[in-house]
Amino acid sequence: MEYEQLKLDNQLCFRLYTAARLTIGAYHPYLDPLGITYPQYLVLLVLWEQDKQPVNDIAHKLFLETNTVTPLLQRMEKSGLVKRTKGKEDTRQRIVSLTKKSIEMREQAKHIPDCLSDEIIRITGEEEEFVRMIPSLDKLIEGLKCTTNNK
Amino acid sequence: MEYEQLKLDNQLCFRLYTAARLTIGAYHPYLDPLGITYPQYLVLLVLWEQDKQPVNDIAHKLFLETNTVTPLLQRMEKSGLVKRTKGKEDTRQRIVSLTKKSIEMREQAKHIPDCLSDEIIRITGEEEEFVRMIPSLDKLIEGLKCTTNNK
DNA sequence: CTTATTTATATCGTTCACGATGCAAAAGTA
DNA sequence: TACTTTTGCATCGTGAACGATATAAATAAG
Repeated sequence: MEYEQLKLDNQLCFRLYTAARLTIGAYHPYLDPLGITYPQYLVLLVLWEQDKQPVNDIAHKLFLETNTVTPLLQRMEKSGLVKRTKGKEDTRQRIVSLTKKSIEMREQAKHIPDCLSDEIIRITGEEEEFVRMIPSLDKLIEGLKCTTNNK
Repeated sequence: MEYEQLKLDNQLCFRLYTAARLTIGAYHPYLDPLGITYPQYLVLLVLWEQDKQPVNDIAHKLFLETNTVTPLLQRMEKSGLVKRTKGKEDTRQRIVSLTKKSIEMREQAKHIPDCLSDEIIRITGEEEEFVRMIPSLDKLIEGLKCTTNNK
């Protein structure tokens, strides 16, 4: 049993990675009709909460690097989901704002979280269990966020 | 509060997605010296458990599509981590096997799971909490696995 | 007021992840 | 046996993620 820990079954990270991918997959039936991807949906969630934010703020809220978010926003601009304007006080900043299209999309997206909850209940028979994971995941994220930054 | 559910704070999937990315990031200090990526590490975990498997078996165990795994294996072959030989009974199959390099690497990788456990404990102060998430994640994965396939 | 440093984005290269499609071998069917 | 379907893998195109690097503007230091 020298290599017992190396078994796939014992890996937390593998499960997080797989659960995340498969859960994102479960969003497809709802996001495809809107013509957006899951990361684009996340950007919209951020902007729907507060419009007109610089790239950095969006990246921070999503725990992503700006070099991931910038091309993401460029694609979203190309498909008419956001506008990117130069900042007025700080001209280095790019202020990202919603468009008519993405403002209207909010109405269609409103029901998605509930659909996903129902989906999880339908599939696993329960939801409480996963809601209870949230504080633990937040703790993990909070801890790891700093480590990566300190590198 | 019409759009309350659309708040980022209320999304389980976003947390899974973030936790997975950040946890994979925590593997970097251990995988970089070995010259492998996290998905490549997962492939090695599978092969270390059982050598000489067809592409499909590896893909299934990792819940990945073969069109993700094939290029992954091609890169691993290029860097000398695996061999890919034609199957004998079924010539459509590609049997993936370990090389001297990847067999030796197992010894260096042996301690990685414990290092990661220690890391999580160091950062969050606890581990029990995350070990307890494993059955829930498995339940979620098991449920979603079928949905994606039925599509 | 220069010069140095930091900050906000952007660009580039590599590696996934996956839908769509292609292709040849295997299996099933007429 | 000839034909159809399925299966195993590969290829292609697109969209992330992210390390490394670049660039210009803002800020700090001298």
